[in-house]
Amino acid sequence: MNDALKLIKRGTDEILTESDLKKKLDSGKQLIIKAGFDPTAPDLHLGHTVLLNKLRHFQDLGHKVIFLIGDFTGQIGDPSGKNKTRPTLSSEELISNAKTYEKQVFKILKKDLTEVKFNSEWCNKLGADGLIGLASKYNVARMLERDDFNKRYSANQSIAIHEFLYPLVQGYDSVALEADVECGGTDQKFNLLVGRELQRSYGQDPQVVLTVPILEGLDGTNKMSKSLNNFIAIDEEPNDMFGKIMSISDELMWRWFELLSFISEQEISALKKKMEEGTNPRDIKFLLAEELVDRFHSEGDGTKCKEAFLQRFQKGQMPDDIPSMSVDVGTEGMPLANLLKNCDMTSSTSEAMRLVKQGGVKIDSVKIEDPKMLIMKGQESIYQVGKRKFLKIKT
RNA sequence: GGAGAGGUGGGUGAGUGGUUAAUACCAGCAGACUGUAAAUCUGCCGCUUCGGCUACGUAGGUUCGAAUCCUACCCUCUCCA
Repeated sequence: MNDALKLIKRGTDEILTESDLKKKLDSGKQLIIKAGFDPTAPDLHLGHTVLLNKLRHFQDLGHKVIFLIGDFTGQIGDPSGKNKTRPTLSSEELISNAKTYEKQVFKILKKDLTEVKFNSEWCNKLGADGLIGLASKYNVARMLERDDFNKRYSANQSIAIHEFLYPLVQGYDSVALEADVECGGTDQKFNLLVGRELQRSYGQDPQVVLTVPILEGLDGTNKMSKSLNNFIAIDEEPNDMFGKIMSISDELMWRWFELLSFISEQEISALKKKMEEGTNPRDIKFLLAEELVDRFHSEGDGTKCKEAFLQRFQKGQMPDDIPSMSVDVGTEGMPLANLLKNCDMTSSTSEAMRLVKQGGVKIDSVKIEDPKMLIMKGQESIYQVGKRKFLKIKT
């Protein structure tokens, strides 16, 4: 039993309360572990996997995980950590996003111990009556205790009334599911605790709240999120995933080792020591990148990516798998800047002009200085914009 | 319902009739340097057929000229009820 608790505690931020958890684990029954996901954008990213890994731990102990897709709550938009009211999503968007989620979670979770649910199932039935009843169980002062509401309120920023519903509905999910444990990021703490309170007032044994740390994104400071575009999606192409991991700072690398890698703490400290003794940090980062690529793709892909990565570097930064497309430039030819824009290599012609002037555009590895250079029909060359964008264009 | 404050480019936020695509910071992009890292430095950072065009909540108006003045409307916040 102590081993079980130990496994659960690894990498968690907080458990409220640990004694409740111990009691539940000791009871010997299969626990219902709840974790909610807001389907506001279709891809799961590495940040989510910190939580998924934890859910997997519960499964390894034989407990049942409910992967709850907040299609109902998604229409509200979680105000957590936001300083603005979120836009609401249409139900079609929500459903298509949710499907993508379902496909992705089983890279980590066990299928036979996972149940995917949508909270609209019971929330839609709630009706106005139920919602009012639910709302009566909490009060404004307690809502305003929540950090982000509080900040917005004190900063004279708007808080829409429906945003108060979010924590309530999320808490109600726990009631509907009779959850024993709810896991979430540390930013979810308030919402998770509301669930505890609500269960109590509905006469249920309150759930244990377990929070995991928030993973920092590629920039190393902000939390990994889709909206900040500092994320690595689970189903990202192996080479992209590898490259992105290699681009994180050395400092962040250790944080990622801690939260994402499955290697033991002892091994991590051994690696740290190695770096201090002069091993190139790049090579240590390779290990992390390989492990993660293997996990989300297939065994051995990581090594392939590493080889490709090294080779590309030696070959003067030219990848082997360059996408290609053909473009009709007409009989007169097309200026380079326009061509780049038409191929989506730059977002506007002006941007293309700028990039050329700054020496960021190459054709077949030759730096081009004239943005108006005419590209004639019947040519095929490799165009490079910046360090990473390559495209083979046939005219 | 009453009184007041405010809405500026991806974000924060200057600017109150005319050297102005609009100060500054952040983010982003390119180049240099490197380990295709980070940090740092340099440059860029609305669109364009390079003649211009479109922008400061929305729609009108005043003016030779408006983000700046006027009117209406929309939105946010504060206080009072």
